Formats: sequence, structure tokens, C-alpha cells
Amino acid sequence: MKRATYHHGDLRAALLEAGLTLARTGGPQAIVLREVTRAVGVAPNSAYGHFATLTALKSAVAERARVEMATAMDGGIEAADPVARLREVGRAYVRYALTEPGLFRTAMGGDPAGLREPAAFEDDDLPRPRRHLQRALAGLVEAGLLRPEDTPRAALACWATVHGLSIMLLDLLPQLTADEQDAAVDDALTVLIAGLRAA
Amino acid sequence: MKRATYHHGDLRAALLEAGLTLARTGGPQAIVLREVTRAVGVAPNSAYGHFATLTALKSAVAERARVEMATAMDGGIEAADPVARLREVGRAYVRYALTEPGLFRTAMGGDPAGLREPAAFEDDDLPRPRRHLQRALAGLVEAGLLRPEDTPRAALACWATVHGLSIMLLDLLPQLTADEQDAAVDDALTVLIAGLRAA
DNA sequence: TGATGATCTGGACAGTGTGAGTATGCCAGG
DNA sequence: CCTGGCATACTCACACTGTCCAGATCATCA
Repeated sequence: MKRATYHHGDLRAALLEAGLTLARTGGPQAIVLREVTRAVGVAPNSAYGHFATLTALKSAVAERARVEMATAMDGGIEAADPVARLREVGRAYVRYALTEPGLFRTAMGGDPAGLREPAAFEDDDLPRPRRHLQRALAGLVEAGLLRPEDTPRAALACWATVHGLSIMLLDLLPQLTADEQDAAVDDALTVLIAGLRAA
Repeated sequence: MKRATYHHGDLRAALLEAGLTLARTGGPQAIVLREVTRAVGVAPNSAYGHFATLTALKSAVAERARVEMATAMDGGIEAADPVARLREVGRAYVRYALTEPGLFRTAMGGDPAGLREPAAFEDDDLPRPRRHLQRALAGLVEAGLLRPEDTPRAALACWATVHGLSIMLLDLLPQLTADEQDAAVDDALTVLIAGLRAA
């Protein structure tokens, strides 16, 4: 399992890729430094040239997982009606959580630094799940169904619903069939949307 | 730090208590076998006489955390009106999550076996957060505001909302002031309740 | 009193993340 | 072409973890 060249060439990217693969099947706690370096074929401490600590690597992998989640959510969002679009965004969020639980937990999971993105959260134009929600809510505002000043509150309510729903279905109700899961998601989203329209 | 007697007497309970203390400040991943036994003043392997593995200890601590959460939620739930009562239950859930984040994460956290309680979940009469929700929803049914057959779906929607809300406030929006947090919780609960009444 | 069985201890092993110092080889300056 | 310089990767080491196995200790009941 030796490399041809002593220098790897693009170790940072390779470590990220390997971390993503590990996280896909085992969640964030499957990102183990020695395992990642082993997969790349490199000594454990070589990672320290590119990431100050394992936590830094995990954060970077979580970032990658977030963009993968966002791009995966693109499929299945095509409704023109703004209300239907918001529903589709919610469905896409939960669908990704159920399809890729490992990456979902890595992207949105309990890592203290995972969700807590400082300022650059809005600035760059990488696809992120949050962007989908923001666009959907902007559609509601444009259609006159949501007051602009209510957008942040609505965003929090939406995010809490779909995120909580994902956690529930993953951790609490794993025995549900796919149809039952879909029904549960639809029910919760119906409640959410009805509540939003009432306000 | 030597004990008087060779046998501890009630090591199992002492381990649970120490684990709970660790979890209170550090969350579930602060429950470290050697640290717990150290706190009790006992050799690491002594724990294996009472818990098959560290994960088993964690599960037991999570159980304890759940009853503590439920009893803590008792305070502040006193409204007679069923709708107001449901709101208070939700507020109590989030309030505990924000007050005791470590124990909340331990009780409801990502441990696969944490939320997933098999069958005896309903049977015994230990106080649990879920019971509060069930009683509140039963109040709604009794008042004719909720169809009995809609109870499970409503429970899922409620739980997803408050749980998601807790995670959001803990991980995503930790910079909010207490007042802003309260406002966010109230907003989300208003949306939820409005949505439930519309269905 | 003496044996038995539960309970606690000691040492050991395979892992882990991380720090300090060392070998390697690409790339610019002669 | 050769020769440094320097980023990159490696080796060795340490403290720490969960868990297994064999032995020491004690409470209890015949």
C-alpha cells in the first residue's frame, strides 16, 4: 500500500474525501484520524500539516457534507407555487436525512462547531440547505403570504420542524416503513404550513 | 481517597450518580468509564460488575436524565386551559434543554439507544417528558379540539417542533439572549398550535 | 467456623489523538 | 547541470481510553 511518490500531492483533498466516505456510513464519530490517514495511505501525523486537529478535519468534512446535502436537495424541488415549494424543501431536507443519515448527522449533528458557522455563513455562494429555505420563504414573501419582518421567525419554525422531524424519524421511530415516514412528514409539514398561514 | 470497606456497598447507584454529574456539565461524551470510577474512588473494572459496557452505563444515565427532565418540567405547567397547557409543556421542554444542555443531550441525544426505548416505554410509571406531551394532548382531545385518531400525528409534530427548537437554540443560535430565546420559542409554539387547530 | 459466590483490584492489550524531532524530495538560484 | 531551502511526510513517544483475564477480598449462610 505504498505510494509512488513520497509527497502525496493533494493530501488535504484526499483526507477530506476519505473523511466523507467514513462519515457516510458511520456518522461523524466514524471520522477517526488514524483511520482516515490509513485509508489515504499516509502516516497519522501527516494530517497535522493540513488540519490543526481532528476536530478541524471534522468541521471541514461537515462543511462538505452540507454542500452535498444542499445539492442533493435540488432534485425534487420544482413546484412553482410558493407554498408547495416550501413543502418540497422540507420534504427534501428530511429525505436527505433519511437517505444519508451518516452525512446528515455529520453536517447538522451535535458537533458544537458543526452548525455554528460564524459570519461567512451567508457570504460565499456554496450551496447550503439554509439557502433553500431562504429562497422558499422569499417566494412566500413575494406572493404576499408572509410579512418580510416575519421571515426570520418563520425560518426558525420551519428549520426546527424539519430538523426535529428528521431526528425523530432517525432515532425515535426507526421502525417506520417508508410510506409511514412520508405520511408523518406530510402531516407535520401540513401543520407547519397551516400554522404559518394563520400568522 | 481510599474507602473504609473493600466492598463499596451500592456501587451501581454511585456510578449512576457520578455519570449524571459528569453528563450535567459535559454532555454524554463526558461519561468516561475511567473518570466515573475515579470519581467514585474505585478501580475502572469494578464498573463491569454492574454494567456490561460503557454504553450500558450511558443508557442508564440517559434514563435517569430523562426522569430528571420530566420532574423538572413539572414546574411551570399549571394552566387549566388545554391549549395553554400544551404551550407550557413545550416551553418547559425547551427551557430544560437550555437550562441543562448536558443532561438534555444525554437524555435525548444522538445515542442510538437514547431515544429508542423498546416496549416498556409506556408501561412503567416513571416520569418522562413524553408523558407530559401525552397528557397535554389528551386534554385537547377531551376538550374536543383534537380528534383522538390524530393524537399520534399531533404528538410527532409537537415533539419535532420542541426538539428541533431546542437543538437550534443550543447549536445554531447560541448567541441569542434569554429574551430572544423566549420570543423564538413562543413564536414557534404559536405556529405549531395554530397549525394543529387548523387540522 | 468455613466454604461459596459476589465484588473489587491489578496488569495487560489494542486502540486513540497529539507533540517533538527527523527524513524526504520538489523547486528555485547558481 | 548542480545545490540549497523548505514544505511535506515520517518516526518515535506519551498519555489516555475501553475492555479482557486472572487473582485478591469480603459478606453471607451451611
